Amino acid sequence: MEKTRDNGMMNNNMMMKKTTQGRKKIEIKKIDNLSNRQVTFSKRRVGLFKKASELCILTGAEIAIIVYSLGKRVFLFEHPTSGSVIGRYARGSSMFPNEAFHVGADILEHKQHYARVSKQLEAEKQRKEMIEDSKIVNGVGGYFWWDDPIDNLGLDELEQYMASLEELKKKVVMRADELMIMNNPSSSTSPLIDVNSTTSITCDDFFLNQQPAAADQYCTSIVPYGSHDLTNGHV
Amino acid sequence: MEKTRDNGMMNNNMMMKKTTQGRKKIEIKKIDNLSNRQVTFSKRRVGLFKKASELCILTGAEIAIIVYSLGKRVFLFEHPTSGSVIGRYARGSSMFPNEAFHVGADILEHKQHYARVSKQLEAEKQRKEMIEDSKIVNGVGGYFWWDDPIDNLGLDELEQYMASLEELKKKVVMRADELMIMNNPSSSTSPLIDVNSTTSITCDDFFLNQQPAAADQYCTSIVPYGSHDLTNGHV
DNA sequence: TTCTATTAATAAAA
DNA sequence: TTTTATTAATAGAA
Repeated sequence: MEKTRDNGMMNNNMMMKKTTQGRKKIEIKKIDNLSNRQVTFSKRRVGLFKKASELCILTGAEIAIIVYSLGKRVFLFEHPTSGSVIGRYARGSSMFPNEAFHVGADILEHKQHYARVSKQLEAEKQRKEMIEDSKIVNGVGGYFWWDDPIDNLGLDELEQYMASLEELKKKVVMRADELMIMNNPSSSTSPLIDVNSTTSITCDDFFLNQQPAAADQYCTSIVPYGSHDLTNGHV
Repeated sequence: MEKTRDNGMMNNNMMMKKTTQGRKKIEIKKIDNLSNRQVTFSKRRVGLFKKASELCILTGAEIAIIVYSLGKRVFLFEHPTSGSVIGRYARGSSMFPNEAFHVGADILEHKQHYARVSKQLEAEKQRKEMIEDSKIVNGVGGYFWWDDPIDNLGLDELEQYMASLEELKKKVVMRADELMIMNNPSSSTSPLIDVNSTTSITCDDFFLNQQPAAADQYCTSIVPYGSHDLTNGHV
């Protein structure tokens, strides 16, 4: 249970130098050293996604994972396919958190349109990005949206909800106005909608060489808010 | 590399019976046997959440995981605290998938209200639904709401969105009417709002005995549609 | 669930 | 990143 390098004639490192002393047990608590923390994050994030991928394939489960590394970069995992897991309940009921069930097909249609547009935008982003697991050029935030479910509504709530919608609508109008104003034609793209600022990375390749079946899983890494790489360009 | 039980005088199992032959390598492909699949799901799901928990603690990352087991039960993992990870960009940027950054605090307020309301609606659905991995009884599914991010809204989109809101409002009204009708006072609780139909399991205990620090992570298991255990009561 | 024998994930170091 | 030496996760069986 204790095996240290020591087989007689091997005390010098003239050949077969023990390159590492192997894995060591660690306590599960925040890693102080920034560098180590980053390395660990990278390794374990990949491990996590791989596990998720396997779970999906092995059991047919559908999984979505969002990881915010130190509040900076966002890593996404989805299975099956992009926005599907998710897509099923997300796109299917997106836009309006839990209204999918209530609202009809037409609303759904809108959602689908929305989803479509989203994808294009995404592709666009990927297109223009320089997929480096690190650098952020100049971004805006909140690329990912998601809301957790677990809950209930009654008639009264519906009324409240309706009122909220009214409110929301006003906000939207106001917001639109703001955009109108801020959207100065001096820049080629709307400053608020500059897709170029998003870094998006598909990471199928993480598993391709290991579990071919895992190929259809989808994971992305995007940079949410801001753009400065405070963490050394990696996590 | 091949070690089968066989040390001379140990062919009978009169004592020291090898209880297991240990782990065996498996191919990452869907497990055919339902039972095994369920067991594997249970074990690996816990493993996945534990990994996530560790990653959070070790590196300060924020993670949210949604797992749909065979389309039936939903398992949620969040760190830190419920709806926080998430809460940050979800609640924070909800309603308008990627507009969090753009909209102000007041909108946020609305979102929060919305989130609350949403939860209730969802439970309602769970109440009334009887879902099958692929079967849709009536309507659209989507208990959980979440939308993937990678996206942006422009002025045009805002307009569309606004129009949608108008639509939605109508739907809500209609829905309210339906509820009004269906909500027959014959049952003690509103049949549509019975929270008891929701199975909710916090699973802090999954880690408490292993990584005390992991205790603050939050994971839940809920039964989305209906509550019948079609899968043998476990997954 | 629980118990091992093994395989898989990884902490350190390079 | 890549390489080990170890620790951690788990497939199978009970």
